[in-house]
Amino acid sequence: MSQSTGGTRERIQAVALELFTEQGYEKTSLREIAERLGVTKAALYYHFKSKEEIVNSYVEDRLHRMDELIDWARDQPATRATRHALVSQYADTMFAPGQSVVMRFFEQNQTVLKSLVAGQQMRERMFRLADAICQGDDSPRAQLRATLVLFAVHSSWFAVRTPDITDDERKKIALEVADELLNGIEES
Amino acid sequence: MSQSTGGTRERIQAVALELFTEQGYEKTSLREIAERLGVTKAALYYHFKSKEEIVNSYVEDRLHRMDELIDWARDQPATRATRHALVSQYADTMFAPGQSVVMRFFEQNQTVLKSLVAGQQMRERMFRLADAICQGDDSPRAQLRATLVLFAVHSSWFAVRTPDITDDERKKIALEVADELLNGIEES
DNA sequence: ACCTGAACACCGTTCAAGT
DNA sequence: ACCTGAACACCGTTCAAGT
Repeated sequence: MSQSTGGTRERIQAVALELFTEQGYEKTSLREIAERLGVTKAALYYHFKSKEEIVNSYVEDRLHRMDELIDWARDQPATRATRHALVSQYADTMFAPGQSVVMRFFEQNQTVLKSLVAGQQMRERMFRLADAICQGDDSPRAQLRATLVLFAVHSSWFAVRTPDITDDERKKIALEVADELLNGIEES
Repeated sequence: MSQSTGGTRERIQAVALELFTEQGYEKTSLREIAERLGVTKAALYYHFKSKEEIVNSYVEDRLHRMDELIDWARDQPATRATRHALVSQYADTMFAPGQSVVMRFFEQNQTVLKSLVAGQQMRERMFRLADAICQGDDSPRAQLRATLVLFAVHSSWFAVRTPDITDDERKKIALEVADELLNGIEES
């Protein structure tokens, strides 16, 4: 039983992601995940060291894409154009096909993530990205604006409640509002 | 033992708020709370129907203050001045003395709150407030902007990392950035 | 290599019982 | 009215054991 080409690890990731997003991380028990897979709770521990490790497995490639962005930004001049490119790139990785599922998981589980290692790493990257965005203007105003730029990309997923809107349209709107915020940051 | 003028209920609220903020709602056990109070786990159930009910007790007056704001806004013209007053009032209740502890609890526990009744109510009020803010301009762009206005007030607590900044300064910066966003919303 | 069965300490909740 | 003691089903995790 339970078709699909082996890959129990991958099947655990998929089922867990779905349940974590639907019901939240804490409210989803390993028993539930195991039952859906027709497997024992203990079996999960062969593939993952802990419940938290399942979450970490989603975050890894996301983290290193953010690292790449941060590194790239460091070598660029602190201009409007750089900031625009940075945010645009960030939105691209956030709205990449296949990533939208993970996106909704993050939106649903921000707080739990704070206590998990993966969440702290994501949080740290967000601060560094924000710092990269307001490079050359370290006023509190610029810090807040830079943070809201990232939020604009994130929150377009739920804040825009227009029915039948496509992901591309969400992204476009997010970038427009983000750009306005960027214009308030001084060039150095 | 355990001084203070009786009021076990109030002492539970205080200790729980502290622990929930420090360690998060899910990671704080009722045993921990009970031990700090020199009381039994079961005793908590005399004062609160459940763990969730403790959280609800923080949210109640906050909810009705938001309701008042929403009701007030409904009867006002959809002008820049109304929107400014609305956000300014909202920031006042958010930064009210004594509320900053509750504020940090919310910041720390957004996600858990989503699955709790109290959280869903707060979420619903936030959407309604956002709708009130972009009254007269129901474009997706305006919706996103209005949501970010509320986030500006909330996130000034952690996004601004300037050392030794006062709560009043945070509030001032939040309102400045919020006002810029408001200016992008059309008057009807 | 991959999984099971059974046990571990802990969790939120209930309830009869005590004062 | 206010609290205790003991039990309940459930949780994440471990580990010896099976194939």
